[in-house]
Amino acid sequence: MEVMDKWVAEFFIRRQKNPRVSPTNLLSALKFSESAGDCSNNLKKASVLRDISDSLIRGNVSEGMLDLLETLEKLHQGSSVLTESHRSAYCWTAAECTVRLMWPSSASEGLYGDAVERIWTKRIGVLKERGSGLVSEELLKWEADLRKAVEDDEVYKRIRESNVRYSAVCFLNQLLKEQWAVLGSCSLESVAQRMLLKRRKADKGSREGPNGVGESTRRLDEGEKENDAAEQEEEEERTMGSAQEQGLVDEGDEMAARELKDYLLEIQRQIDSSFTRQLQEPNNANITPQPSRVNSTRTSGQQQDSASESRVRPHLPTPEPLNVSPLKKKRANPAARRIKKFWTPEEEAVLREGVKEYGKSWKEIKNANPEVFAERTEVDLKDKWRNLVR
DNA sequence: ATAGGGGTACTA
DNA sequence: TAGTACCCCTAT
Repeated sequence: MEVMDKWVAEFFIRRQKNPRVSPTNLLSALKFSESAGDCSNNLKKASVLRDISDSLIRGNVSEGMLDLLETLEKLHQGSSVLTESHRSAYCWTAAECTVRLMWPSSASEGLYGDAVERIWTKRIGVLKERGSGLVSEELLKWEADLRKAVEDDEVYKRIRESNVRYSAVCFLNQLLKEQWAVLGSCSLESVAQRMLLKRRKADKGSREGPNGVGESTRRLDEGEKENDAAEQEEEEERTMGSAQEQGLVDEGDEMAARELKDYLLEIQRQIDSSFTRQLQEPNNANITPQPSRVNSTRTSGQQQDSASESRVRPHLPTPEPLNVSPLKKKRANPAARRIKKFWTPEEEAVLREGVKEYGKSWKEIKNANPEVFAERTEVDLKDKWRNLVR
């Protein structure tokens, strides 16, 4: 049944607009065995792509992105050549991670020197050692320029003015587009398409003239072309719904279809319930299975029934609420005040940089630097800026 | 989500 | 008492 788990996991990871499902968490919760080669690899690729995409949506182009790009490269090893967009995305993201720290007017102040060390000497040094394909000419050129900027204030100022971030984002988007296309249909979708094919055959054999066949063909073509994740889901529903209504597919497929649909509903319920249930005690590592089920053969609790079709349900960890405000995190009783904490020079610097980049969008600035501003609210940023400009 | 008024703690 | 830095509340 692990194959089924993988299909569903893949489906969820591919599906957009589901921020509660973090690919990394989902995969670690499901604990797949490493054995099942190709399937696992695609699953991992999909999960890395989702992570990149999520990061991008949140406007977060940081060193974590470099980790993801390196992971993606490793997943490709042996199977295919690195694409140009992958190399460029890595190169410009690395540049952006360095250039974003050019907030002081000269290289000798601030964190720039550290960043060059950390990213270009250590991180990219490792890449060079293992002969990574990510080390492109473009990358080496950037390295030379950024190193020159440590010494030469003219070069520093020139680079400081350029909009590296924009290029990085463009290349990352390009990479995503290409990689999703290469991955093709997800397994669930392929199954749905196969079922459509079968039904079309059945249609042809049992009833109707060329009209019905033409209709089915058109719908199949749609399914093949559209790769948008939302569409995939609709395709799923339609296929399974009609498979049940018409009873035209053979029994095995029908059972599989029910199974899949059940499974999806189950996971969706778990996700929904963990969304609404945040006030409960924090030590519930496992989610209690929901009692209501269509076919109520299951007992509640950890043990599953022993029937032949029993399967292991995934136990998703309760997601950490995103971005808990320090206001709420720190104090349980609303009477107390937060402890006064002075701003560090780093926080100040990152704030200046943030305002330069985003303007007075305090929330965006905070989201772009979640670690630095972990203890600050958007309002804090606003207040601090008020102080700084006074 | 953000801007602005105002409170608290501290310093000189 | 005034000035500063940080924090909180509330109207828009």
